[in-house]
Amino acid sequence: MTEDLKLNMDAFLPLRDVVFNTLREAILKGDLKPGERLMELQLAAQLGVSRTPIREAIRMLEQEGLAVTVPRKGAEVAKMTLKGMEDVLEIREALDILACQLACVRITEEQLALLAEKKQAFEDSLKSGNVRAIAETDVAFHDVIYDATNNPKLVNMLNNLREQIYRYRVEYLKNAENYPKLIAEHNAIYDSLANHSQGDATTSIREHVKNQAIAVKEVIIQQG
Amino acid sequence: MTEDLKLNMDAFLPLRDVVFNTLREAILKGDLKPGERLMELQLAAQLGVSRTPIREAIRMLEQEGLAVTVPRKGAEVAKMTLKGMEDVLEIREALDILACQLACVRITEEQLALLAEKKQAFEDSLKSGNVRAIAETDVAFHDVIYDATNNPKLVNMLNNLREQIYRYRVEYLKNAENYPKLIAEHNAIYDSLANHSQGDATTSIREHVKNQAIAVKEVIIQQG
DNA sequence: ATAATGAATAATGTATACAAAATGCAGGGG
DNA sequence: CCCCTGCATTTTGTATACATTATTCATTAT
Repeated sequence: MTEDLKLNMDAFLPLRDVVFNTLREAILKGDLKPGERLMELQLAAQLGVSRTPIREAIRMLEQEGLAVTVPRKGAEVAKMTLKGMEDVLEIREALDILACQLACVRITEEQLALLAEKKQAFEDSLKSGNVRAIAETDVAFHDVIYDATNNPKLVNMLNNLREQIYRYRVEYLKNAENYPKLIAEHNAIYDSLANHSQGDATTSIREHVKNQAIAVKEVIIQQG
Repeated sequence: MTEDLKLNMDAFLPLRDVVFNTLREAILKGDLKPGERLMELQLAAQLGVSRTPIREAIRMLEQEGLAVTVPRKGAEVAKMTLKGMEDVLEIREALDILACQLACVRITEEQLALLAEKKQAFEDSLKSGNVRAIAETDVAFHDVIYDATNNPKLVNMLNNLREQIYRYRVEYLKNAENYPKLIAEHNAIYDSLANHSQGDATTSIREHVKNQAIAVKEVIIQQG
C-alpha cells in the first residue's frame, strides 16, 4: 500500500512488459516482499493502467517463478522456503557447470578478453564496497560465460534461476570477509576457461556455486 | 481454420487453464503446426470463449516454450530449428543426468518397486506396437525417476523440456528396430538405481539421452 | 458462549467495447 | 514495370463492464 511504484514510460513496449519489468524490479529489490498479495485493482490504480496488462504481467512473473497464483484467490510474491531454495540451487549448480563446460570449448578470444575485463571490474567494485555495484559486476562476469555457451535457452534458464537466488545473495555480498575468496574463485574460473581446460572449469565453477549455495542457505535460515 | 478444437468442460478450472490444456494438446498432437498463427479472435470463436482467457493461455504456452509472440504481431506455435533442438537437448541431458544421480541416492524401496513395474509395462507396450501407448509407458517410467529426486522444480523443468522434444521423439518410437536397445537401456538405468550406484546411473542415463538426442535430430533434419 | 447462517463487500474470472497499430491491396505516379 | 501512398481491413493492445466466487462480520439459534 505504501509502495509507490512508477512506470518507465520511455519504452515502446506493450504495457504488460512495462508492468512486468516494474513489478520484477520491485520484487528483486525487496519493495514487494515474499507472500505479499498482488491485487490487480490495487496495482492497476497505483500504476495508472487497467487490470488487463496487470494480469498479463502477473502471468509473466509466474513464468519467472517470482509469483504464484491460486485460482479465485489471486497472486502473491513467491515465498522461498529453505527446501525450495535447495531445489533451485541443486538445478543451478548442474546448469552452471554445464554452462562453464560448454563455454570452455566455445569461448572466443574476444569473449575471453571481455571476461578478463569483467573480472577486473568485479575486483574494482569490491574495493568500492557498493553492494549494488558488486552484484552488477558479478552478474556481468557470469553473463560473459553464459553467452559463450552459444545456447540462448540455457542462458534464459540460468537467468531465471539467478533471479530467484538474487535477493538472498545480496546479503552474502555485504560481508567483506568473503571478498578474497570470491576473487580467487573468479580467477580460477577465468584461468580454466582461458586454458580451455574442461576439468579445471568444472572443479572451479562447482566450488564457486557450492560456496554461494552455502551462503544463501544461511541467509534463509537466519531469516526464517 | 479446419481445426475443430473443443474444450473439456468437465473441469472446475479457470477457462485460461482449460484453453491452455486444449491448445497444448493440439500442439503436441500436431493439430496445430509449428509456425501456425494463434489468432485470438479466431481461437476465441472456435472455443466459444472470449479473448481474455485465450490471451492468458497464450502467455502460459509461452511459459512452456510451445508458443512465441511478437508484440503487435501476435503469437504462433513455436518453430523448432535444429539448433534450437540441440540447445534443448544439451540442457535436457544435463538435467536428466542430475535427476538420475539424485534419484540414485534418494529413491525409496517403494519407488524402486514401482520403477520395476513401469519398466515391465514399457516392455509390454513395445510388443503391442501402439506408438501412443509406448510413449506413455516410457514417460511413466521416467516420471518415477523424476519423482524420486524429491525436487519438484527439477521435475517441472524436465517436463517442460520433454514437451518440446516429445513431438519429434514419437517418430523414433515408431521404428521397431530401436526397441531392443531401449529395453537394454532401461534395464541398465533400473539396475544402477537399484544398486544406488551413482557412477553407473550417470553412464546409463547419459547413454540413453544421447541416443535419443541423435534420433530426434535425425527426425528434424529429415523434416526440415 | 459458540457455532451456524446469510448478507455485504471485495476480489478474481470473463466478456466486450474501444484504440492503435500492422497488413494488404488498389490506384496513381515515376 | 516498379514503387509509393493511402485507405480499408484485420489483429493486437488496453480499458471497462458484468458475473461469479471468496471472505468478512454481524446476527441468531442452540
